[in-house]
Formats: sequence, structure tokens, C-alpha cells
Amino acid sequence: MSNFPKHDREEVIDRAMQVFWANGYHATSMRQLQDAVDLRPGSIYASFGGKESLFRMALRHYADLAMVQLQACQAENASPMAALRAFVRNDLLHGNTAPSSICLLVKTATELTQLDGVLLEDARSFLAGIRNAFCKLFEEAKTCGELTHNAQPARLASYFQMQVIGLKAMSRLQSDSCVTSQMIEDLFNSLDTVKLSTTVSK
Amino acid sequence: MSNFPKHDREEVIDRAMQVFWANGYHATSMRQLQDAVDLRPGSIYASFGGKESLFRMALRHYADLAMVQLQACQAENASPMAALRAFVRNDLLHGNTAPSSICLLVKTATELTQLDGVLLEDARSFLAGIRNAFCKLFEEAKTCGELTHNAQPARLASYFQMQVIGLKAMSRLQSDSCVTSQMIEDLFNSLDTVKLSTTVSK
DNA sequence: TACAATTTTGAACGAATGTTCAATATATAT
DNA sequence: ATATATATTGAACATTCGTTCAAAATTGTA
Repeated sequence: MSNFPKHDREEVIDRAMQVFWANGYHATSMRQLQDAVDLRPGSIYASFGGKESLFRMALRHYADLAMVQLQACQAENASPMAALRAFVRNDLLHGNTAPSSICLLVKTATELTQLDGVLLEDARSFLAGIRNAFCKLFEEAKTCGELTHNAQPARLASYFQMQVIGLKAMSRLQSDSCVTSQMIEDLFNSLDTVKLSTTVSK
Repeated sequence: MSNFPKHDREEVIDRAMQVFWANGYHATSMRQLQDAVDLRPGSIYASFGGKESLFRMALRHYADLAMVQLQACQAENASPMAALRAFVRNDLLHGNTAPSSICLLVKTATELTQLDGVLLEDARSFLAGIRNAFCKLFEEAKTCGELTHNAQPARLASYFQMQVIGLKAMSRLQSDSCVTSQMIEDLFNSLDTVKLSTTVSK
């Protein structure tokens, strides 16, 4: 047997994720990845497959991290709505260490087409998973009494995710944290709107 | 002199825009552009400069078209808010001939980094121009009485653009037009919320 | 010490990238 | 017709791309 100093799989994937997140899929070269990960092409191909395969692992890793962050917000906050608020504020106002303000999954879904194999579908399904987690929180909020009894969790989840996506994209265009903070307020005010819980006409 | 059948500049730029819009900047190759535009590399470089230069023209062209569409909505609708509603609905519900549901400017701002020269800044400034047009419409809505006297047009413009960006991104993830229609309703309901016109705390 | 098992290495590959430029083709003016 | 001015062409360029694979390196076992 051999105990050759094999790389730390998770760390490699995490570093690769950072590069993909910063530059996008197509603009990231294998050479950049090799440098970031400190491995030569042979090792990468042997352990992780090619560029596409490594990117899929990075996507999954990113989605896992997002879910962990959401669960942490649940644990640290008293109510479901407070958890959601903390989740958004953490992402957009604190900790600017991320390579891009835009969610990697959204960035991927925006950049790629069906010509890029399974990657687009991967990003879509991970985002659906996060939306589903939002939905469960809205359901909790409903039973808690934080939302009216006729609130529609699935609808709120879509509307909420749409706004979070928009917020992150906007913060890349207009990085004024004051404006961002305002928009977060507006976002949660809009969720309280009674009209949201009524059936839409037409 | 020569009246050689010189290409139609506007048509070339429009076709190039379509390809860039569909595939993004980096994933679009000069070969693809040559095919779409039906010109050989020499002609393109002589008349439009390189890939980056052509992309800048495509961005400007896209922004111009967006402003024209917005003005058309103004002309066809009785009130400013109705114009905004029509603008959003036209983009998202009718006419799916666009290569991507996502705004080319947002797609660009999402994909590129500062390493891509002036392109990122171009996209940013064009989006700021559109946001400014939204702002003027909210000001009109205020004087019309469609919004309360203490509404904040600039703030509404940012919040509105954020949601439009989010909507278009979401419609790429979840193309259910029923859900999209719901979110548009929710969007405009949120603009009516009185709380939006109050000063934010903290 | 020799062997086996596993990981890492990096030169090299063909293909595709953006770009250049001398040659060609066209239409007007003389 | 000839010359001139301009537009188009497409082969060729140097780079860079993602990828492969035989050789070297390392560690545990016999």
C-alpha cells in the first residue's frame, strides 16, 4: 500500500469552487484551476475527472454550503422569518469575502445553455432545493403565527427567492450598502403584505 | 469611389447581439459571429474592430432597444404604472423570441469581471440608465397621484429594477408562466405597499 | 533491500481560440 | 476601357484551450 500525501479532496473542491465562482465556467481555464489547487493536470483528471466534472462537484459543494448557512440561521434565530432575514443580511451586508456577490448557482444558470451538458440542469435543481427549504420555513412561519393563515408558502418561496436573486445581482451593479439595506427592508415588508396571501386575479 | 454592397451595420450588430445574448461573451466565438453575420474575419475587424469592440456595440444596441420598448409602453398606456406593468409583462409573458429570458446587460454584468476591460462598466452604466428611466416614471406616477405624496422614486426604481432582474432570472429556472404571472402581481402589489414610502429604520 | 501499490508529474497532443494581411472583387469616376 | 477607391475574402498566424499518458516519486509491506 501507499500513503502518498494525497490531496485533501474537500479542500481541492472548495478552491476550485472559488475560481469558478470568481470567473464563471467558460472563463475559467484548467491552468487556473491547476494553480489554485496546486495539482498537475494528471492528478486532477485521475481524481476528479475533467473540467466539467470538477465544476459539478463545485456546484454541489456550493449548494451544500448554502444549506448549512440557512440551517445555522435557523438555529441562531428565534423565528423562521428572523432566520430568513438573517440569511439575507449575512450574505449581502456582512462578510464580503465571497469572490462574487452573485450566487454561483444563479451565475451558472445565467451563463450556461443546454449545450453545456448537465451543468445547467444541475444548477436548476440545486436552486429548486434551496427554494424548497425556503418553502418549509414559510410553512413554519405560518404555524408560528408569523404569517396569516391564508399565506401561500410555495408562492412566498418563489417570490422570496426571486428577490434574493435580484438583490445579489443588484449589489453587483450598485454596491451602495445603504441602498442594499433599504431593499432588504422593502423585501420583507413586501412579504408582510396581505395581498400576497390572496389569490391572484387572472 | 466604390459602392460595393457594404453590409448593413445595424443588421450586423443586431445579429451579433443575438449570438452574444444566447451564449454569453466568453462562450461566443468569432467563428460563430462570422456565420451569424455572414462576413469573413477581415471585414468584421475592418468595420467593427475585434470581438470586444463588437460586443460593446451589441450592448449599446440592446440598451437602446430596451429604452425604445419602455417608451412604447409609455405611449400605449394611460398611466406611468400601467406602462411599467406592460413593460414587464411584455418581456416575460408575451413574445418568447428572445434568445434568453435574461437581460443581456444583467447576463454580462453577471458573467464578466474587471479583467474583461470596459465591458463590465459598460453594462453597469447602461443598467443605471434604464434605472433612471424607471425613476422618472415613478416621479410621474407621483404627480399623477398613482403613488402617495411621500413615495421615494429613486428608491422605488432600485427596488423595481431589482425585482425585474430577479424575475427574468427566475423565469429561466422555473419557466411556469403561471408562477411568473403570480410574481408579477406580487411585484406590483409590493410597490403599492405604504411601508415602502416610509423611511427605513436602522 | 526489494517489491507492490498508489499518487504525482509535466511534456506533449490535437483542436479551437482571436487576429492579421496580402490578394481579390466590385463599383464608380475619368 | 482604365484607373481608383473601397469592401470582401480566406489562408495562415501564434496562443491558448482541455486532455492524455508514460515516467518518476513516494510510502507501506514482505
